[in-house]
Amino acid sequence: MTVRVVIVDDQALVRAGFRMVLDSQPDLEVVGEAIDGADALRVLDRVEADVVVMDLRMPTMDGVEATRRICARATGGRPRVLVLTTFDTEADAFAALRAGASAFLLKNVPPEELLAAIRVVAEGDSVVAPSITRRLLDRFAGQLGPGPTEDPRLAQLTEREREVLLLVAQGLSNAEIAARVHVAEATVKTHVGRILAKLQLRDRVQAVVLAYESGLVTPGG
Amino acid sequence: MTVRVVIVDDQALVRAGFRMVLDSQPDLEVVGEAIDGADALRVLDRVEADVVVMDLRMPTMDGVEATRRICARATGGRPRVLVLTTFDTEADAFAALRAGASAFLLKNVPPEELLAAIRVVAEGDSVVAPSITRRLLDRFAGQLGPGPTEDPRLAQLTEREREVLLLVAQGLSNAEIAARVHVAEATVKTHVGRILAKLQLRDRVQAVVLAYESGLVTPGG
DNA sequence: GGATCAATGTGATCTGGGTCACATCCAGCG
DNA sequence: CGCTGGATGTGACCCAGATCACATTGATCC
Repeated sequence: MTVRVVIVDDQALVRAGFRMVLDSQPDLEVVGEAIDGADALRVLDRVEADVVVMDLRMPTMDGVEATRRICARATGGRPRVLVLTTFDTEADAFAALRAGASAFLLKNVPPEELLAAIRVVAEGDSVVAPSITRRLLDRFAGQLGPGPTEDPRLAQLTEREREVLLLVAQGLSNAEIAARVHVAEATVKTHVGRILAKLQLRDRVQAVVLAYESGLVTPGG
Repeated sequence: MTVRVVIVDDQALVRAGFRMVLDSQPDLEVVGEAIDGADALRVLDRVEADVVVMDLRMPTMDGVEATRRICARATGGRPRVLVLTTFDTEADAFAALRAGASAFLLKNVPPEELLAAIRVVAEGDSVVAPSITRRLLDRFAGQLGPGPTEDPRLAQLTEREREVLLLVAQGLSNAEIAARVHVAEATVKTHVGRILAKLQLRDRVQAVVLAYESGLVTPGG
């Protein structure tokens, strides 16, 4: 199964170089090129791609904005964006990753590493330059709690209750939840009541807080 | 300048293999071996090391605990710990990184990648396996940077209102907020009302959701 | 001064949401 | 079978919370 790649960079020489490197690989296929962010969006309207290799510094629409838009309209997680830039700055990297990039590499990596990274990204995983990885860890290692160890209290909930809790955590009223689940509003109320009792909470507001704090729901997700 | 490495793994065959690979490099030197976490601490009492290559699953003291202790007593960021394990689980990886590991790799990486990772770690940077990097980004990408996407509606809030919103987002009732801010409950109610009006929300539940989604408050933070 | 506007504070009123009591359904078990 | 227990569903009651109308303070401008 070949990986379809689109190259986005404002310098023709760089694009030609990347294309040369990628085309030398039997499992990679360059299906398009773009000279800036706006152009990239047009190209992606025409062709199906698995991975977009994106430069950051570009005229008209920079790589971060382009990445944000590509990820916003991505369906089924495709295409994924691999950002490749010259400048090793935390601001650029974090902005790109926040915008949805699946990978962040510096242009000084050896070609084999770029090729490996493209394959990794196509598989759905991620690669980040070592200097940026260190900064990521510096910032977030402390928050790596017991990991996916969900609040044990959540385990007490039945399937239905968990379903209702998710809707509560989206800000829906009991009536809206009732409509969504095809049940009487009174029923939703008892479900919520049971949820609060099991989780030892006072009201739905605290339920929402717990949902976020426990990782049952995550911002943006 | 050579990088001094200590290998920690309970299987003699694995240690021998690693030593063989590392010794083939002129810039790397294996200065010690240990068969478990406790042993590693003893070895590090005797020798100076730049990088510890650490297995996770070991008897007596596992790699996570050993990593924690090594990092706790590390001086000037030395030695750094590179965790190398067979199992690609989020729980193991996050636990190791939280304990202070500078790198997390799977044992199925090609030897060159391990060598490159050791050099990267010795330089003070970090490497994380792609599958784990993806999970890291899934969890933290939303928290990166100030985020140009901070909901502009939040800017309309006055200082007092923002203060109240923060308390609402912790699950406090109007009465509790009133006590905290030294105001009548009725006052808190109007503040909340104004907040809802400005943010175009229906009730405090949606306010909590917005607070989390906009990054005004973050889980754990 | 006085006129205006935003921020803040308070009480009165009405409704969504939480609590309680109870019914139904189904699985497991003696 | 009948019994028990958990999950689910429903209606009635009451209060926290949302809405409204209004007072006070202080800054700004003519």
